[in-house]
Amino acid sequence: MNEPETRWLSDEEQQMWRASLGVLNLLPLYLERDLQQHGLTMHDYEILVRLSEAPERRIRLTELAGLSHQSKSRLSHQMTRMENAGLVVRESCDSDRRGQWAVLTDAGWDRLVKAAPDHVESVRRHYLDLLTDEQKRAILEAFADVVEHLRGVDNGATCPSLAGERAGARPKPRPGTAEAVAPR
Amino acid sequence: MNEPETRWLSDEEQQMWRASLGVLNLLPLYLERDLQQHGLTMHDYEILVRLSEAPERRIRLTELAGLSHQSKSRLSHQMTRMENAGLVVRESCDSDRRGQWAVLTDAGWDRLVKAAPDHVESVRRHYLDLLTDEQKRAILEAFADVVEHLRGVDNGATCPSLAGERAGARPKPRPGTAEAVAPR
DNA sequence: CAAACATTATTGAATGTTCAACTGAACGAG
DNA sequence: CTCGTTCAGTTGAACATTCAATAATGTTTG
Repeated sequence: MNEPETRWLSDEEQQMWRASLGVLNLLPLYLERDLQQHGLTMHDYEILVRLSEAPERRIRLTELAGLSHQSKSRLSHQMTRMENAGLVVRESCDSDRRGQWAVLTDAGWDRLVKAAPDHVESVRRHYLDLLTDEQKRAILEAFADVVEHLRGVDNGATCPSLAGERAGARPKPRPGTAEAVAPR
Repeated sequence: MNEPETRWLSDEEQQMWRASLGVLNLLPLYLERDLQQHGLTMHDYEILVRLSEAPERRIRLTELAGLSHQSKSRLSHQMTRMENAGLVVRESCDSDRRGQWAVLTDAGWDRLVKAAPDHVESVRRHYLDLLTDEQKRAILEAFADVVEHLRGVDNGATCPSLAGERAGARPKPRPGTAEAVAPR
């Protein structure tokens, strides 16, 4: 049982990984900054979008945590802040008395509608419009696989902090509904 | 002067942007988790790598902040933590008495050497090895441009918190030196 | 030279995130 | 029915990050 030799990165891989790290680090920074003018963070925005797409504009907290890639704890704190800001409310769930709904308020909807055009513009300016169609296609294919992989990791419950965030028994959010940027 | 109509995202762009968001959100989570076994965060790791590549294993704080995409304030706090952990030390700079060097300690070097194989493996498993050569090439080209764009934003000093992080007068870190993953 | 300005780095308070412990409700086996 | 387990969500403390203010040195300019 020899230690397997480390497969170090080739020069190209190095460059490619560094560029990825750059995007990972910098892109959220600028999107975040552009959203500030609407008093929203990226997390706020994502939650507003998800709720805006959901039937009756409400989603159970655990599902929402999964959809928006957050831990349940973080979402809980975040809901408190957003509730204080009047963007959402919590409503307790009839069918499962442990459960809570996150519900989008009218004020939350309005805020999202106001912010969306600027945010889309921001995403275009800092990201989408910099790419050729071919690059976009390649990235879509590549990242779809990566995300699928990442969602699949940890089915052995290796990581407590992530255990709650897995796709789990989610009823598969009606394909085609995804918007992530625009309200509707 | 009409408001320009918002250019909403096409279906393909939506998918592609959501996949990107997924990677943006999830990938750091798992890399971070895999690094925990060495008692390091991604930020720690990046700083160790940069220092390990630098002549005399030392970099001025402002330059290091730029290299590792952090604000000076954050780096300052971080240096304090890493100094307490014995991974780096600060040394004051002779030629500019405002300045400080961040210097890699032997312990810091050792820690990096121990962590590197696992981290590389982690980057491969969760990212690089999931991509075809063509995808890697496309992403490298695409993201190189995006990073260049992002580094260029804000030359109008629009954003105080980022002003210090721009490339600035950096002496261009000897091309080919970049490693980001392996120590040397 | 001195005044004004720019740059390097640090600090503390406010804010956000993570982690582990906890409550209360649902579920399943005996 | 009830015991033990799992699940949904919350909480508070520890920790990290951001923001604005500050100190100290360097640079420019009249």
